[in-house]
This record gives sequence, structure tokens and C-alpha cells, in this order.
Amino acid sequence: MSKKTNTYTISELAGEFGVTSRALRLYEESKLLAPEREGTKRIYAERDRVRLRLVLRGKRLGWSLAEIRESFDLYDSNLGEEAQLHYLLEKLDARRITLETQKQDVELALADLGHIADNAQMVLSSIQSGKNKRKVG
Amino acid sequence: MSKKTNTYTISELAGEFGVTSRALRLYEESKLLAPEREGTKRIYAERDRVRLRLVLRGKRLGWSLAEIRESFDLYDSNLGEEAQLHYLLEKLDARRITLETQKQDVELALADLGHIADNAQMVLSSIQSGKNKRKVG
DNA sequence: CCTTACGTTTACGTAAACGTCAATTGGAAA
DNA sequence: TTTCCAATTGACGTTTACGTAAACGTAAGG
Repeated sequence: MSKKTNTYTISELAGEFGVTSRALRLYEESKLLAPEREGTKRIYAERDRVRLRLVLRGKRLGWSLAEIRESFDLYDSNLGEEAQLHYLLEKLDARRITLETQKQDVELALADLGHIADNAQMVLSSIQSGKNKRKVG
Repeated sequence: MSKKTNTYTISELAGEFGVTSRALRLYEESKLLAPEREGTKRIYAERDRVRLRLVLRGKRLGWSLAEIRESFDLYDSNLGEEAQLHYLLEKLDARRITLETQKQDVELALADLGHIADNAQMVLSSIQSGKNKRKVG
């Protein structure tokens, strides 16, 4: 049994993920994707879909393409020498810290949003009960 | 008893938050800050520090200055009419959804980081136990 | 009075992340 | 073969978020 080796054209992949072909070419130029070529045409495989998913997640986290590239490099990091391992672990920890911060920031933002929404809901309720004054009271 | 009304010059505030004066002027031009003036000079008060903190939090979340501005507008939103309240609640919900997504993205990224780190740690341990082969075994 | 430090506005420069347009090209369909 | 569409490679335009001078005002200190 062979692996499923579905392939996609640039516009198929772009359409599926809601990005433009231009973006996919840029990501390739930025070393984030590396589709095969069939002649001159780009052929994307599952591997590229996985990468693209990670790219878009990185974007949602506010990362630059360079930072996304870095995260790929961390993943594909050469684990040969001890010094490199320590270096890698430092890098990972730095990322972890900014992610933890970001997590807190998200929580705080959600809390703020909640307060505003609660307040708005209260005002709305009072308006609506006002409307029903004759009916209810 | 009066409130503490500490004030700050542009470079003081910039220094404290690790941004440049240029950035603070830009934020003002983008309607994110509104310091008083003493003649021609900007005088920042606590209120501005609070706003700046929010600005920087927004930046860490990957928001554009326009989006940050929008979030301020949500906060200062006019809660007069019912229609506006519904509009506000919709906007809030939209933001909430993207924040929830972002929260998941952070979790996923942290998990990925963890796996890489675990792997690196294992490799590192095996290297170090190798070094101690004669000593230990 | 002169210098120094800090502040101001105005204006142009720049890197990132695409959008957009033009000129081709390579297959697939008619 | 012709026709046509999708894809390709430039090349230039655009927005955002500042950086970087230039030219000037102002208050303090020597």
C-alpha cells in the first residue's frame, strides 16, 4: 500500500487556504514552501500543505515570514553536536517565553472584551425592560 | 486628597516602555495617545501610560495600529441606542472569536515547541551518558 | 552670550508583505 | 493547428510602522 500522494496546483492550494497564488510564490521565495516542479509548474504535495498550515498559524500569531522560517529551522535543526543542542534549547525557551506572554495577553484581552460585553448587555437589558414598561409593570 | 497626577516627558515615557519618541508621536498621530501640551511640549499623564500599555499589548498580539484604535473605540463606544449596542456586541464577538483562535494557536505552538525540546533533551542526555560511559558503566 | 540638551514639525527613506499588471509559455481542448 | 486557459517570471505599486535627518524653538547652566 502506498501513501496517498495527492498533489495540487498553485491555485487549488491557494483557493483551499484562502490565500492568493502570489502569496504562495512569496512564501516559496521566503523558503517556507518548496513545491516540486513539473516542467515549470509548481506541484504541491501534502508536505507543502502541512507547511502552509504552519505558516498561516504563524501569521495568526503575528509572526513575520522570517520568524516563521526560523521556527521551521528549529524544527529541522541539526541535533549533531552538544553545543548546537544547547543553542537550540535556548532558542526554544526564548520562544516559549514570548508565547507565554502572548497567552497572558490573550487572556487579558478576552477579559477586557468580556467586561465591555457585560456592560453593554446590562445597558441593553435596561433599554428593553424600559420598552416593556407598560406591558410588564 | 487629590489623585497623583504624575507627568512625563516624551523621552521619559519612551525610555520607561522601551520605545522611541518617534513611536509615541506616531501613536498620537494614529489617535492612540492624546497627551496634554505645555506650550509646544507633550506632557503625558497616567492616562497615557495606561493607553500605551494597551497599545503595546495589542502589538504583542500582532494587531495593527488601526486595530488597536478600533479596540479603543469599542471601549469608548457610545451606548446610547439599541442598534449601536447590537453592533457593538457583534464586533466584540468577532474579536472574541479571533482571540479564541489565537489562544488555540498559542497552545499548539507551545506544544510543538515542547516536543522539539523533549526530543533535543533526549538526544542531549544520550550524548552525555555516552561521555560518561567509562565512568559510569 | 554661548553651548548643550531636549523638544518640535516636516519630509523623505525603508523593510515587510503582499497586490497588480504585463509579457510569455506550456498544455489541453476544439 | 489554432485557440485558450492556467501558470510563470519580472517589475512596479501600496500600505504599515516606524527610522532618520534637517531645521528650528526653548530653557538651563557656565
